[in-house]
Amino acid sequence: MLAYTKTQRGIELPQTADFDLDQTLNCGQCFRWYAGEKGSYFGIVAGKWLRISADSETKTIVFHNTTEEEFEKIWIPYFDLEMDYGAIRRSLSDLDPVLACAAQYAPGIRILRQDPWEALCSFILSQNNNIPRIKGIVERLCQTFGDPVPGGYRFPEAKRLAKLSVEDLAPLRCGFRAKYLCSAAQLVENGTVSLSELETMPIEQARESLMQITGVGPKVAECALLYGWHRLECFPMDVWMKRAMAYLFPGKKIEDFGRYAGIAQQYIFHYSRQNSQVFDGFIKK
DNA sequence: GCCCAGGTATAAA
DNA sequence: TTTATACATGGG
Repeated sequence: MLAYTKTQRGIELPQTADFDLDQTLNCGQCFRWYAGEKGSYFGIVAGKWLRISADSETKTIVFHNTTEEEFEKIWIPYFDLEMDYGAIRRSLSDLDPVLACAAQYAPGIRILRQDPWEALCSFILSQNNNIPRIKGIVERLCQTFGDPVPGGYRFPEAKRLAKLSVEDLAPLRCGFRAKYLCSAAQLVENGTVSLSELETMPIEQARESLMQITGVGPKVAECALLYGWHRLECFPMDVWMKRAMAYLFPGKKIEDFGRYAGIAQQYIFHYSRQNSQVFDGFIKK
C-alpha cells in the first residue's frame, strides 16, 4: 500500500527519487499544469483544481487542500503512484548501459494517467507547434468550451466539440489543426473510434483506429496511446527521436526495450535534450 | 522581421 | 513506396 499521511496542508507523500514534479509535469506529456510559487504547480484534472509542491523541509510531496477520498480517487491514479517507477527504471537500466546513462538524467519521470480524450486532443494540437503555444491553445479550448469548475474549467467533452464547426473553433487560434480537432470529435462521437476500447485493443489495431482521424498520424497516435491510455509499450517517434536512436542505440529496435518502451523513450528524450554532446552528434545534419 | 515548433495531408517523383 | 511542400500561428 501507498504510504501517505494526512496533515493540515493536505495529503503528503514521502519524497523519493522516483517522483520529480519538474521532470513529470514539465516534460511535454501534459499541457495544463502551470508553475506557481516556490516550485509548486497547479492544474485541473477531472474537474478538480490542485496545487502540488515539494517541501524540502519535511521531505514530502504536498497535495494541498486535498481530501483522502479525492486523493485516492483522482491523484493516486493520475500520478500513477502505485506503480514502482524505481523498479522499472532499474530493469530498463539493466537492459542497456546507454539507457542506464540516459535514465539518470530524469529518474523522477512518471507517465501520467491523463484523460484519454484530453490527451488525444492535446497531441493533435501539438503537431508542428511549441509547448508554450500548445498550452495557450488548450487553455483557450477549456475556457471557451469547457464547463466551469472551482479554479478554472474542465476539458470539454467530445460530445460538446462534435457539435462545433471549424469556424466555431476560431477563438482557439490553433490554425490548420481546427479541422483535425473536429474530425477527432466527430469520429469519437459517432463511435468510429471507441475511447474505452483503446485501452485493451491490440496495440497495432489501436494505432490504426486512431489514425482514422484526419490529423492523427503515427506520432500523434503513439503519444495519445502512451500518455492518454497509459499504453507503456508505445514509443513516440519523430525525426529527433529517430536520430537519437540511431546515434545512441545503433541497431537496436523499440521492441528491445520491452513493455516499458514508452518510459525508456522519455529517458532518451530528456537525455538527448540535456546532453549537448549527444545533441551535436545527431541533430546537426 | 525571421526562424521554427515532440507532424500530417497531399501531391509529385 | 519514398521524398518534397504547404499548413496557421505566435513564441523567442
